[in-house]
Amino acid sequence: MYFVDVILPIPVDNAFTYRISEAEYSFIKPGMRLAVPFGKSKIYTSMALSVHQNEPRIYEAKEIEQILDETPIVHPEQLTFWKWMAEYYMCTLGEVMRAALPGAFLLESETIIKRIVKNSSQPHLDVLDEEAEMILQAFENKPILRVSEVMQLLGKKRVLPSIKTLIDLDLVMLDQEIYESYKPKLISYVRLTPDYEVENMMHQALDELDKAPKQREILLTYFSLQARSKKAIKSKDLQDASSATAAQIKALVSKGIFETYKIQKDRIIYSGNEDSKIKDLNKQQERALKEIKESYSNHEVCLLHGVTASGKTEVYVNLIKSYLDAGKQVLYLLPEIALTTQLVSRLQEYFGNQLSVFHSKYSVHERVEVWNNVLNIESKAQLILGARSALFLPFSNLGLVVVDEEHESSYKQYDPAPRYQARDAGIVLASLQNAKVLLGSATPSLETYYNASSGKYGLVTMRERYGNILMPENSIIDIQDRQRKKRMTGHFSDDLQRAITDALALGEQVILFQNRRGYSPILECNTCGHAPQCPNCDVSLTYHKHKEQLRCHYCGYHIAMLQKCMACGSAELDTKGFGTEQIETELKALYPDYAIGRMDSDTTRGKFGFEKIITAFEQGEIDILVGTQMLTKGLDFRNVTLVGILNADNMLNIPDFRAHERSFQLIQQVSGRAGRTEKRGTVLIQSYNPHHQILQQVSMNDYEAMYHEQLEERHIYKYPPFCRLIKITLKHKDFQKIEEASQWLGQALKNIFRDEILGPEPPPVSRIRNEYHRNILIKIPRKQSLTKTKQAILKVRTSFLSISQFRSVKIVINVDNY
DNA sequence: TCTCCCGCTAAG
DNA sequence: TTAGCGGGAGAG
Repeated sequence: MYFVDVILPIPVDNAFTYRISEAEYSFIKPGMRLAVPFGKSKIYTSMALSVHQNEPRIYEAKEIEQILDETPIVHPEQLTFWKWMAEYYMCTLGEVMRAALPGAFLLESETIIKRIVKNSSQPHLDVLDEEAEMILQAFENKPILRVSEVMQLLGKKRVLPSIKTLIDLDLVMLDQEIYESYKPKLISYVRLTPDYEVENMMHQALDELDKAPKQREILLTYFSLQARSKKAIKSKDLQDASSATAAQIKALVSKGIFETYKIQKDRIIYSGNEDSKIKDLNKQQERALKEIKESYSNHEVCLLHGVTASGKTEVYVNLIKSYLDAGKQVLYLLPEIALTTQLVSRLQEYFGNQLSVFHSKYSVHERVEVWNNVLNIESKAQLILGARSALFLPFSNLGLVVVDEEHESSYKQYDPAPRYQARDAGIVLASLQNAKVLLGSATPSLETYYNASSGKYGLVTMRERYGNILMPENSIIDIQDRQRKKRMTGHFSDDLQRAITDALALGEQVILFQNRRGYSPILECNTCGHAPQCPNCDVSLTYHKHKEQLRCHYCGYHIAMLQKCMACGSAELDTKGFGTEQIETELKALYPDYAIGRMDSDTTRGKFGFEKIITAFEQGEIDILVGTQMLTKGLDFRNVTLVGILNADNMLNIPDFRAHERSFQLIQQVSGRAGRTEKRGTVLIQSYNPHHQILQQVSMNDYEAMYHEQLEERHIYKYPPFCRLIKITLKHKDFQKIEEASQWLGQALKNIFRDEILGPEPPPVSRIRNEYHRNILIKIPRKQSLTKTKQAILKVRTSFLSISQFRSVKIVINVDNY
């Protein structure tokens, strides 16, 4: 008796055991996918963990359906990494598997219904109910039906009883349909057979075809296509170009003139001038590179702290090159790849065909190809550029992990599980494969800088901008003062207006930053003060001008813009708060002769929306660009000399222990967009609170001061890096129940961890999609065992879930939730 | 009394 | 995650 333990891509903790034959026992290796039956009628893709001969005691193992791979699609290294992630981030292996494998690897099965046609028996239509009859009638047009189609047909969810009656009457049968959504795309190409490749044979061939003018024409078309480019010629192209039929080409193949062959179509292969010379490093970069390499003799991780525009990328490139030359794989992580087309093309110039980009916006097809190339250590996927999910690629020979813009919060996945921090997980991945890590940022996160200054990581600093360009000049404008003196026009102080006018007059470009997060335009009645709320969530609806709608950002609920107040009927409605849209409108009035662009999640929605705006700005079609934090993403604009921050206060006031750190990073990154050429850039920061220590530190470009002050606060209030955090969120649609449940859980945790528990308390938005939320925060001091803490939490969760009235409460555990 | 809907449970 | 079951609520 032989068995295999598998992971299923579902949030269930344990592995599942299936029965296999002896032959399968010797064939199946960990990391292969198996299709297995699960539940009454479903087939799932599972991942083999191990084979063994221990028969399960308490149940009878089912047999597997099918082995899906010839060879494993992940190495044992990946399985180790998955296990680490499931344990560390407190989720199931199945959830990690779901996140790790490209969708195309997870096949789906669907129950299909087939009509049985028997000559003898006429269906007794009279015994059928109306619904069963409707199903039968649907077979008039279609040979098979899917369960989902039947649901649509009958307009309800519960359709299986009706289907069952039909099965019992032997009128239909059920079957499973398994899709494998990925099939390697094989493209057929044509070429001359070797016999005809020779010059004089060509004439002979043409002579031979004297009596077949169409075939002769095809051959001539082939030559002309060949003359045009050296590339292989697709059968399809030849067919189209000579307006021939597939049969006519086939005739040429049977005559032995052509032969067809197939190439597995690969993702777009980079076709530029390869191996652009890597730029020579300046002194500072040389020194940084040398120091990084030195730090690797006694550190696994090194932080490269280089001010904006100091030329960090060239340092990465040189370091990467040394690992590629040594035959190692390199992973280059980026916060959001869509926002970094500039960087992608730069790296492509340097590394050409060694570079592959892995990104969720790519088709399933392309992702599987990159996956396979990494799996087989192909040279064309030696350097992988990708967002956080690229961590899961089947590396086996990793030499270096680069985490660019290390401080970016989008490295953390919030939903769904696994809620992992890609930077931290990258460090673990690297250590599992004996690889080195380079973290890069102009504004490192506090934890990283702490680790670097305490000697856990290496630390290399670049203080000068490339080409000795000066850091921009920062000044803070007190808008409260300007308001008092009536020197504000809308949201613009006279200083900012003057600076914009001057820059525009010189033909320079301007970037204006408005952080709209947590501060959206809200509609309010001037008479009674009522603001329309979302019926499903605990938030006010926000006003979207371009659609004339009121929308909820949490659940997507929207209504048409109101003409009258819902509460008192007054027509005097006003919008409070301001977003990029409003700034844009004001700008148009102030600078009617200039082109104004806006970049936020509304205007960059389409596939190339982002690129379109960037390109327009780069080419000078836009004079003033207004945007949200998207603007901070390492973009390099030559002609920008002025950056304006319209209101620095709203980000400082977000209730989060990282608000100050984040604000510093954000402002510093946006101001880094100013003055990247010889002319010194200017940054104007408008604030009601100009003496705020963060603004002072930003204006002095003093990261160290910010670091020390923030670190002190973290120490006092016990936040990372001095302790770890685990956040538990409870969700339920019954208010009473969530109160009781969260109190119970909070108390149970307090009994173990004492005053290291914060909460339970409702989050700022305490109801989303009709579910109430409660948060409990657990602070774990550095010297407390993390493993034991997690075990204790899991134990409390188990006893919580054993209370029947709480069982319906959803619990989300988020480790390192910041 | 029948039907629908909801929540719970177990899945190998 | 999801099918299937049992129980409770509303319709006839």
